[in-house]
Amino acid sequence: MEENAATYNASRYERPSVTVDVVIFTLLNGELHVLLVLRRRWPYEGYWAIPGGFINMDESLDQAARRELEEETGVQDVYLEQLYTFGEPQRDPRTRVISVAYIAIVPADDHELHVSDESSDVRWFPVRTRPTQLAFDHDLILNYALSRLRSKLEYTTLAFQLLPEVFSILELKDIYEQILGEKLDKGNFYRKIKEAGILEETSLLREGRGRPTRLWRFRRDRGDKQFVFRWREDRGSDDEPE
Amino acid sequence: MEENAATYNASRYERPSVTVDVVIFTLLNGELHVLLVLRRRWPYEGYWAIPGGFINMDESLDQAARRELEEETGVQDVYLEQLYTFGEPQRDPRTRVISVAYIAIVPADDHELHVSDESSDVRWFPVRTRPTQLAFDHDLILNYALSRLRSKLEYTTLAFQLLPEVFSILELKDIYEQILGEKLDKGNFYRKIKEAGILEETSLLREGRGRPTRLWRFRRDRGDKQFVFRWREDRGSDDEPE
DNA sequence: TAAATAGTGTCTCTAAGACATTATGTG
DNA sequence: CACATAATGTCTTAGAGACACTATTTA
Repeated sequence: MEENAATYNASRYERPSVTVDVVIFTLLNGELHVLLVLRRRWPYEGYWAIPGGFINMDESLDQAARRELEEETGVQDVYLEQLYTFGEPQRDPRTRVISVAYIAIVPADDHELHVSDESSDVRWFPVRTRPTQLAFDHDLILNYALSRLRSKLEYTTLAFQLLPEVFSILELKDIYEQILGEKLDKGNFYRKIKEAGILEETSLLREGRGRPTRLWRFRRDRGDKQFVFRWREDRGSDDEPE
Repeated sequence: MEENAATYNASRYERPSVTVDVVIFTLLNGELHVLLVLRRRWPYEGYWAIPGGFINMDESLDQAARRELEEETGVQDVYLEQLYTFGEPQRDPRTRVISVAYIAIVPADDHELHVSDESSDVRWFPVRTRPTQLAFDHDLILNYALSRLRSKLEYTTLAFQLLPEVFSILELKDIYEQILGEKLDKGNFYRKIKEAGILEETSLLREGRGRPTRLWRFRRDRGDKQFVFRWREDRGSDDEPE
């Protein structure tokens, strides 16, 4: 059978719904947090879920993810990357739903503006003490997002996305320790980060109880993916969820 | 408005079509090849394309990819991994189509069985001399698949998927050179691969013009992702297409 | 001056790369 | 033996990790 634009029948195949879900991370009080929303309707009423929604027919996946991100947090122009697409037939009881999951990283100094905290149905949770029974397959998605976040930390400058404009080298080290879940040597960390040449010294100091800390700025002109913090033998499950 | 399974209206949102496209690689005559199909219908009639098709409502994405793979090549149980999901609104002139792309690696010794060559509308192309104007956004997908393949080669045992059951160490080195696009030192390659402990010696030798070659087998029990061939400073564009 | 925190220096050891050498087959 | 290809050995050097040390502030 010959077809062209005029004769093509677009509704020949049954179609799934497609959503975009965005796992949004930020740093609060030096701790990694994730944004979750409380579902008010069937299905999974009363469960926390990763924010997301159906795509519009005229927007790209990235655009849909940015739209969701801005709806939830008000932020624009932050790190955003496609994570994985989840499509088990029974993952949503309403109908066949395929979810394209994204990761977003919101800088530490932006967060106050966007989202109310305690009483709202949208909330930042510390990753370490987050609710475990999320709606749908969102536990799987969140765990995968975390594993990807850890993995990418080691060969990208992703960690800088979590920090405010200026920061100390030991704050940066804290982030690496938090996300990698292990202690790093102070001296070696200083050495590596300086050798990499991706930091720019500022004239700022921050006072504290001991010796004041020099503050630094991330040199965005050096590109975003050139810095390799450490290579690991065991990359864990970077490429498949679960 | 309250909802439950009975009252939920599944057709409230307009839905895109979802396809699964599978970039299938193999090794022929020691060279990396990719499988393409010739389109016989509008749109892009007469263009080569990555094999794929619409998903069924009752199968997962992985199942759909395996179904496509088997339809095209007859192989089962090969390496298969989700690559990325492409969803630009205008990427398909028929209707809104979102494509979940996969990579598959077919072992070198299987290929004769599956696909006819010259005269068919399905064909293995050497990656180096493949057609460049593919249908839809398939050039983008294929380039991204190649970049992912190269990148994963360095920290997984992916390369072994391309080889037959038994092989020589220098054949393995050839694959690395092919895909990485650079020469590797023979001695260092021997050293690394032996230290990794992922090969098992067989009693087989293959005769040639010079000294016969020892043949080896891949030790699958050692896990699939533990071997790191080399870490590179420049990971290129591993996480975003283009 | 003691305590607290920031930042530097140095030693060792592993592993990557370059390259030389030996091994084992054929005509 | 000459040639071809396979496989191993060795030397050097860069970099990671461990850890000791110095610097600059406050109480």
